[in-house]
Amino acid sequence: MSAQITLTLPDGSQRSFDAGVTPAEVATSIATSLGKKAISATVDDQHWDLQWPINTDAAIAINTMKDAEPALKLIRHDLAHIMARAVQEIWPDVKVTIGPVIDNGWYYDFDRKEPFTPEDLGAIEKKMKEIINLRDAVRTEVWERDVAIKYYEDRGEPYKVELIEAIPGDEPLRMYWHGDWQDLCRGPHLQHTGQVPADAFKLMSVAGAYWRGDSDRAMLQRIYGVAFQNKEDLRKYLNMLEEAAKRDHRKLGREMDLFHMQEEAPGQVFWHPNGWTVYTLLQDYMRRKQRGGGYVEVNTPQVVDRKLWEASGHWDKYQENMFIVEVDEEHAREKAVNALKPMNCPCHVQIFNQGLKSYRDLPLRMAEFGSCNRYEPSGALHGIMRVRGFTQDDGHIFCSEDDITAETKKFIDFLAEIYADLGFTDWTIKLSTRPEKRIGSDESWDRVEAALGDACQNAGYAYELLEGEGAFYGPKLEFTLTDAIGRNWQCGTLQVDPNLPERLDATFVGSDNERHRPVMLHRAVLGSFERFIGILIEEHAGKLPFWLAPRQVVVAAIISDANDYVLQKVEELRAAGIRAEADIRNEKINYKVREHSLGKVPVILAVGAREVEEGTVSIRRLGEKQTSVQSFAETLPQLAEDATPPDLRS
RNA sequence: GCUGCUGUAGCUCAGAGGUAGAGCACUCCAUUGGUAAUGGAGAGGUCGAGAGUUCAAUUCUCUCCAGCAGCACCA
Repeated sequence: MSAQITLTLPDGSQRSFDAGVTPAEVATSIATSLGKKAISATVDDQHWDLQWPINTDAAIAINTMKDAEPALKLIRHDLAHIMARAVQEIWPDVKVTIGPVIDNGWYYDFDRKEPFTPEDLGAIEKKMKEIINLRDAVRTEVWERDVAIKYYEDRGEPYKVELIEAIPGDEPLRMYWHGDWQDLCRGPHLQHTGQVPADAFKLMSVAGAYWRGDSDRAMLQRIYGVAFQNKEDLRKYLNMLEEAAKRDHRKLGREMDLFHMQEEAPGQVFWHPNGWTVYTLLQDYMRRKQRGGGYVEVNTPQVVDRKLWEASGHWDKYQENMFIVEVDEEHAREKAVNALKPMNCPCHVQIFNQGLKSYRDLPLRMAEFGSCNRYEPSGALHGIMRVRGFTQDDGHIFCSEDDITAETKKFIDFLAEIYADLGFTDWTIKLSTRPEKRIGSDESWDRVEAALGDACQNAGYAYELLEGEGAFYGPKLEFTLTDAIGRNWQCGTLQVDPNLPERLDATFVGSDNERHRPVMLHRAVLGSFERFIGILIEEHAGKLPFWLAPRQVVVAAIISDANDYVLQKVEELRAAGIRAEADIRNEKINYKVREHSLGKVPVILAVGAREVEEGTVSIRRLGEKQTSVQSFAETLPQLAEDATPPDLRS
């Protein structure tokens, strides 16, 4: 007689079963209909396949499609398998690799000589729907390693063999079948393919991806798909993507006449008057904040001799990302090899090293709006978010190791205030810890990592841990913001660096009258003006806060008899510090309103015969349909108030 | 850098082995119009760059450059 186990259901009731009972059997024992509707179980908080036996007492909940989280996970995961099966049914010689669930969907990596075309995607999608309609049962078994390896070797699936070899020896290998199609997989999966909604998924794109994420290995073809519980959710998602495309900073940058880029200067920005207005406003704001935050501002050279880069270690570790500047042999009076600075830190140490510093000078917070050039890989460039020429709101805090926590907390608060001023509430902190290749003792890493973690907690912010992602010289905090389609961008950062002061021999005299080595905190709030403005545009869909809008007000004449009044009001607005323009073109007001609305001008003041007569303006704010008429004398101070940067408001 | 796709007027795009087209924008003319496109006319292109095939290339082939998506990179 087999042993009995007790399972506790979500309502608290307990039932006794033979050990080895499966959730499928449990579900059917509760109700036949539940047995059919079941998709998986949650057993002691673990996501559990309906076919996996349960051998010990446990809490169990049967999941159905009403349980969104497991449902989505299973739908997407089963679709990954169904897609791989479809691909191999159409092209039997394609090799399969891995296919995980990701946000909104899944991907699967294939090895195939010929590229998948958009038409192929259509064919695969069609085949997938056929497979779903077959309602093939999903079956699972645990296999012995050597059997599994032999199986895949015989089938000519080298990637699967490699995957199995990488799985720790004591871990059971699980196989899944969707119909006759087999894949190595941890599971869990659905009961049968028919449980996948056939109308709520879509194959999105094909792209290259390295096997095991290693650029030295084979380039595979990755097909991305998205899937939801129903057609409506899919439609909403696709709609959201369309809306997001309208917020793309590259598109808005052109439409709002902010900047452009061109072939002759890849990865570098031509700022137009409108864009440069935003840039300088942001810089002015940051300059005020930094002064208030206890920073001194400096400026350092662009072109610096390789000797300094050799000393700092950049020549060794970063050279392939640097623009090297060599003067033509014939014209050179001296044989100097220079590089455009990719970072400001070595130059800041040079300033620190001028004159003897005392512990009384620390912490010394040195800031620079530092123009940097980095030869970024061509494939990494992206609008103004990832560029080769950019300006950081850089800063270096020279302090002692004991100051790290306090300085970090101070910095996080500083950054949070600025992000809030600029309209960001949704940002995350990531703490990257010691990588495999590193310098410094483990004790030192322990201390410094703890200092950063403590600082986050003291400041009241949760952080995500990125183990092993730190710089070789020290751990770092990354502050990331999200673009229109959900891609994360690192903007702010704080990195602890005991290495550079060592290499460039920075010292200060302590209270003990001995020389000591300062620690350097590299830090940036915006990261770079370029990236941050890109994010700012996407976050606000181009409708920048009034104080940052390049053109704040357009005064538009409805009839040409109002032109003089318009010009006069524009003068008065400008005198009050408001960026105002007149529109006295020979066009209808409809035309003007449309054009300036598309140009994201926050306020349009329309003026016709009545307004001239009464000394009023008709105000229309961006995004609002209705207008209101009020006296210009009242309007001006209101607009002036709105135009005040957040840090200067009373 | 890698894989795939793309590059035609300022913008968005159509087109075909026989040296190019639309809409918007631009210029001019008419229109003075009340809150998201007034009408008409005109001008505007080495079809990303270079080479090859061809009687003929913007179209086909190759190389390069740039952009897009993803991967890798982002000390």
